[in-house]
Order: sequence, then C-alpha cells, then structure tokens
Amino acid sequence: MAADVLEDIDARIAAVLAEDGRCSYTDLAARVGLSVSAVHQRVRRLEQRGVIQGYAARLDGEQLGLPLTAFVSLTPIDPAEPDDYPERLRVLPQIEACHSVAGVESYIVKVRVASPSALEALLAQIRATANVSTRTTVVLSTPFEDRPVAGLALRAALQDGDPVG
Amino acid sequence: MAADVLEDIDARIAAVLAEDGRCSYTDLAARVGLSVSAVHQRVRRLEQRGVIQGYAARLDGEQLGLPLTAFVSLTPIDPAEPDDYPERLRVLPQIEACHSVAGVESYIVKVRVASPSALEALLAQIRATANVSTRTTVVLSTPFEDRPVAGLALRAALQDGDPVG
DNA sequence: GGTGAAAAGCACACTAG
DNA sequence: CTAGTGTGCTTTTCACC
Repeated sequence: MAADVLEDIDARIAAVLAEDGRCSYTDLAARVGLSVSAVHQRVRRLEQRGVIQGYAARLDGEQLGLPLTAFVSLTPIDPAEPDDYPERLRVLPQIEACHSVAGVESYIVKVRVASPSALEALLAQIRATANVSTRTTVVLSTPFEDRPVAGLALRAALQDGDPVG
Repeated sequence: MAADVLEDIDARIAAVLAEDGRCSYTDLAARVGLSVSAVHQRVRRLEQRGVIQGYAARLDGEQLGLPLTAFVSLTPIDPAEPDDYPERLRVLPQIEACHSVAGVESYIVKVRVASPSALEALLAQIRATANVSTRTTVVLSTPFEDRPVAGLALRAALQDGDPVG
C-alpha cells in the first residue's frame, strides 16, 4: 500500500500538524497556501485514510511523577507457546510502546515508572504475565524524542516532492 | 512519594488531552466536571509549567513512505572525545528519538526510513557524523506505540488520587 | 480537485459573585 | 471556581466552479 507516497500538499499539512497539533484550519490554510475548506477536506481525508491517526498532547513524564524510562527486551521462555505477548502486555499501562523485533530478543518494550522499585515490580509483572525473560536498559536522559516523522520537515522545507531516505 | 504529583483534576485534564489533543475546552470542561474558564486556566498553567509540552498529530509512518523502523545502539569509538553526540545526531531527520542509556552502549536512537538501503545509508551517516560504532535492531511490527503516559489513564478512570507505579 | 459565504460553535478576555 | 457577557475567530456545511 506504500505504492503512492503522499502528495506534496498533504505532506506539508501533516508536517504542520505533527509540530502543532492544535493549529487551526485557518492558520493551516495560510501556511500551505490553500483555502480553509480545501485544507479542512484534506485533513479529514488524511484522518479517514489513517495517515493522521489522532492528536495527542505531549506530556512531560518527569513532571507527571514518572521520571524513570527504560527499554526492556523480552525473550520467550517457552518457544512453543502461542505468540500473544502484545495482548498480554497491553494491560500494563506502564508500557508505552511494544515492538516486535528481529534479533536475539523477540520484543522491545518502552516503559515509564516512578522509581527503581517500581521498575523492579514492573519487570516481575512482565515476566509473570508474558512468561519471558527480560533484559533492561535504563534511560539516563533523553536529548530528544517524538520528533516529526523524518522527511516531512524536509519535504515541507524544500517545498518539493523529492523522495527522502 | 514524589514531592508534588499533579492534582487529580490536572491529571485528568492531561489524560484527556493525551488521548484527544484537539479536544475543545468546552468538551474538556464537561469531561472533567469543571467550568470552561477553570479548565482553560488550568490548561494554560499546565502548558506554562511545561507539563504539557505541546500538541502533535500522530502520523502513520508506513503511509508516509517510511515503513522501516529500527533501534540503533551507539558506542563511541574515541572515549576521549567530548560527548556532544545528541547535537551531532540532531541534524539527521530520520532520527526520531535519542536516549542516553546505562549499559554497554552509550545511546539508543530510534530511526524511521524508507527502505533497507536507506537504513544502510543512514547508519553510515550516523557512524560518520558521531564517530561511533552501531548495533541495529530492526522492528518487524509495532503492536502499540505512544500510549498515554502510565497512570494517567488509570487515575482518570478511578477518579481518585491513588499513586500508581 | 478547488473557492467562497453563511450559520453555528468556540476561544478568549472580561466581569462579578 | 462559577457564571455570564461579548467580540472576533473557527469550524462546518453548502452551493458552485
């Protein structure tokens, strides 16, 4: 389905909304050089097609009382088991993301917790609910995160349709 | 217990905005059971305090022509070098996040590219600009990602102030 | 695909209690 | 914090190109 990459205008709309998710259609229209209705229509189409999956406030984990981030790599203990790990892990709200990966381990999950002891407890929960062994990498600091998807900014800046990669 | 965790109401406001970043103040007020002016004031305070750092559209990388995600672990080649890796890496738009971590490697970055060959090129760029060796873990699929920060949903659901973690 | 105009709704800054 | 007022802007739809 990756056959047709986004149109240039749509890419620029997406780029603006990736940076400022609350941008008004009026502003958006001015920035991309279209009428308000046209922009509105395009945004709705992007939402319907699932290119825009939603809008979210970016929150500061530290100020929310969850200063400790870590990546946990999971290795199944019983390889014969059905692979429903994501469903099992989904119930743990401390898990922010879950990726199936190619490598020695099967999954990488990103977690956010309040303290080292909370991390300890969470790891126990992960091992118990998913029947896996874990390897944990603690995050010391995060210079940057959640940057706009690659190429959008570039394409928007260049105002052309050159493929980026 | 974390010195000053968010007030309950603020946590619920943050939870709503984390899920629906374009929610109107009118809706928000109805959902958290406050007047519009009060909610407006609280949101502004949360933005000023940096608890809410901004708003972003969540985009589908695959549909944007960047179907390949990977985690790249970096190890400095020259340990005597000044540690300005984040600044050097920031110029590469394919890098979505950069974390300093405790472990064998010094950094983990998350990248999004169009193809395996684009990944190959990016890895060369990373090694060249940061003078590091790399270890790459390719993401096969992402069952979930960017979930609302842990505890917020819980606290909002329970509508009380029990600590989570 | 695009425009522009009209009605309804909302943001925002007030005020007073 | 609530409640209300008011202006201007935004959203949304509709007819039309």
